[in-house]
Amino acid sequence: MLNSPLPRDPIAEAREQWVSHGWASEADAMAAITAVMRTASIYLQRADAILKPHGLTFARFEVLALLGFSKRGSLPMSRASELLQVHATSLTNSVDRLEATGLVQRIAHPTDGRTRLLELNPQGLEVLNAAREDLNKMLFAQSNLAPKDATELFEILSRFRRASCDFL
Amino acid sequence: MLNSPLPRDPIAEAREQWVSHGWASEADAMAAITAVMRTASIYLQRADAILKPHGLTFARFEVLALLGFSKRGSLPMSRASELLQVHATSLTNSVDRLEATGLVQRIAHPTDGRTRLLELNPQGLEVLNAAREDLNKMLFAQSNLAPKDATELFEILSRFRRASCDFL
DNA sequence: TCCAAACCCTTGGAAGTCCAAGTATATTGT
DNA sequence: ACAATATACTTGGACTTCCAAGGGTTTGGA
Repeated sequence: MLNSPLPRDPIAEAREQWVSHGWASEADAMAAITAVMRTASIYLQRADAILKPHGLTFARFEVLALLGFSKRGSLPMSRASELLQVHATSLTNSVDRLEATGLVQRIAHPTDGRTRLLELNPQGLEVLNAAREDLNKMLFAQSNLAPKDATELFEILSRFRRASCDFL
Repeated sequence: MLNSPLPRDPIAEAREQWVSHGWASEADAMAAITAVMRTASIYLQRADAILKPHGLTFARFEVLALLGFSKRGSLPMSRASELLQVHATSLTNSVDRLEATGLVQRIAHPTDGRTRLLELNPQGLEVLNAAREDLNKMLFAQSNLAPKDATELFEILSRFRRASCDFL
């Protein structure tokens, strides 16, 4: 999608339409929510572009990053999907690909036959470190968010997520 | 994905990991960006659930809403994909489905053989009105955002989108 | 004029998301 | 002890997104 910037913010325009059609009380939330979706899509595209040379997507990067932080070095899939807050099937999908490229391993749980433990392979750790460095340099350090905005944004969304029972 | 709320915000946890591993200067942006993605996914799920009884998804709703606002009642696909800020192929996909259910029509452009005009059918207008009412009542009016937060959120994301050349 | 470049849209493919349903294993209650 | 229930993961399907590549149409420069 080639970005020749639009002369006018289409979300601001939609907001005005909302107001002029009599839904003024919902207009701000509509605009905020639509902007959140658009912003997520921009960041996701940028992240995926940065990760592509590493053979990763953002979804798979998140799995590696989570495993990299786990004390034991392994994590049940159920726990991982809970922490990443994605459906179990999405994780199955990601892990299938990570396993196919040898970055991750599914191993049996010692006592519970239902559970699969995820383990980072040495190669997975290398890819994770390289990918994270790129992501830090090229995405997070250049987020186009003023430091104050980044903080405020996180706080607003934390209030939202708590209100939505995303966490206690 | 059954939401038994987590005892602790996993994004806040990731942020701490970032700090303790020496990436403190990127930690706030990482947390903000991750929170944006998570929030978008929550809203998208809620929107799709609300729209499902209307036979719509959020992507298709946005197409209908855009057409409902256009003065002439018709819009070139290129213009629509520009305003919705999605790739042309995504719009083709949405319009295929909207056309298959009779909500929308592709008609030939009078003077430019390349261009297809999108037109809302009477049935599409009905579905749009009903769906928008539900979305206003069940999503936007219950966004879990304090009015001040909604405004501030939109402003922060507008600054970001402008800085990212999303619009002028 | 006319051929190359630009433009509009579609097709095919890879990837992600979710849900519903199925399989296998554990746990629980009688 | 055993049947019913719950949990963990996978499979298949629907949907979205993007990209790369192709087919038609229009425009513009030599």
